[in-house]
Amino acid sequence: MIQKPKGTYDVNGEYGKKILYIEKIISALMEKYNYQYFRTPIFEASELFHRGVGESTDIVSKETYNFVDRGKRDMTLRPEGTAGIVRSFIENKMYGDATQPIKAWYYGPMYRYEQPQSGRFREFYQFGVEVLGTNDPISDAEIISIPVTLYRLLGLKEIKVKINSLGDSESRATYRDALVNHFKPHLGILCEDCQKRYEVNPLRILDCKVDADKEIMQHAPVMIDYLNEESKNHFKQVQAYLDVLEIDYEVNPNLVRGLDYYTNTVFEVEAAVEGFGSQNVLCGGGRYNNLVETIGGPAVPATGFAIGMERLITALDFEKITLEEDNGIDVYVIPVTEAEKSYALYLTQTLRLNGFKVDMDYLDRNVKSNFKQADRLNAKFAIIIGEEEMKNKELTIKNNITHEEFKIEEIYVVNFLDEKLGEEHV
RNA sequence: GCGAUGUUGGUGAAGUGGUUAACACGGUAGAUUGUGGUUCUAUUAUGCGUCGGUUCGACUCCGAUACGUCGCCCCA
Repeated sequence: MIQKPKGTYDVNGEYGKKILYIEKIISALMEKYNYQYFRTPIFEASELFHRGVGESTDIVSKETYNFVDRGKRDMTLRPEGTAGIVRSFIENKMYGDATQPIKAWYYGPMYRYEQPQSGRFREFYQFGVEVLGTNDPISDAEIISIPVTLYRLLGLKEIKVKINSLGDSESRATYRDALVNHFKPHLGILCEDCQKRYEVNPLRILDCKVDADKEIMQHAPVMIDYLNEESKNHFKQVQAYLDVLEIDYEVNPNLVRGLDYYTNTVFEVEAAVEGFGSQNVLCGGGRYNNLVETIGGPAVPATGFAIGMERLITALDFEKITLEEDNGIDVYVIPVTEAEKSYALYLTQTLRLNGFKVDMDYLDRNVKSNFKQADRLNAKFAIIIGEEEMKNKELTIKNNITHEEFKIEEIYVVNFLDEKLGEEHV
């Protein structure tokens, strides 16, 4: 048997309904926030991610799906969405648009070659947002408010927002030096991974779980003390605006994030449900004021986030949230014998065009089995068509819930169903 | 990349080195050839992830591999 590739999954049935429902909520929400929809290629020149996301990040250095195409170009399946959006922003010279900032949202699959586990796939979907062209702390707060609002709309309660500031380039450099000086004499007692982090990206030592309890971690310099005035003010204002938006958050000085491009505000939204597992970061993001320039555009400040769809759905399951969905169909049409099949098809189509959710028998089942099928499909009504009905154009309609039975002339069926089903159908 | 664990029908699953792979649900047909969701009867895996090995013989033992699940790392 041919199996699906490792770390991928098929969507169908209930899961499919759920996904479509969430997608609808997301696009409606983005409309209210007035963001424009972006769609960029799933593969890009590998260089984009090397320069954009950063050589020192795991997702680029050891998790990319890359290939050389027939024209000998080095391509990579996108491991995240921001780099593509920024590339598109630059290539379309959107920094010159009259309307600023550019507020973009995207939704689609991302690819990372990792060991799959709970809440983690090799092909996974992200919904993300980027605001390009402003350094206003209001945009930082707004960015944080989007996932929070989405989670609220979907009914998630057990979530926690964590924020931190990495400062601008200047503050970050000073802090980096301070960290290096702090850890240098004690390198030996740090774990193997941290030794590497020390070389590549010392900030990452801070969120190491292995070394978290060691004493030198307790005394490590704290980023916030190294922020220059400007960065400090920026962070303060972000917090003030979050208060205005009535968003609960926790400042976590050890929140660092794994992608190289972040500056100033960074944040994560965690699932705080008991037993969720280790992949509990539902959403991550922050400001990246140097990225546009790094990729080859002008110096444009920007901020954004990404939400993992699979984790979002897992979180909904964990909180036992069932989304508002109308399960089941309005009418199931049952031809008694083959002679009534064509008429049943005609009736089915007529009702569909009148706005009802309708299905019919495709397998020449007997009436008994068809009633079972109607139950399985959660049909509210069953219409039985036999010789008599077809001849007299008077249909037998049975309410599947109350078991009431009606004889209705064909021309009044739509009226009848409208009345019975009320406003439910659209 | 490292570690743990699993893989039996449409589904949930039991099971043993040896002729017909338990049970339940579901499906199909019938008892009731136009009315169901109760009951009864029959039927429903020549096959136990894949490939190789041990054996007179393996679904059951061994090895490899694929995929699943769960950790680590990292991330959404």
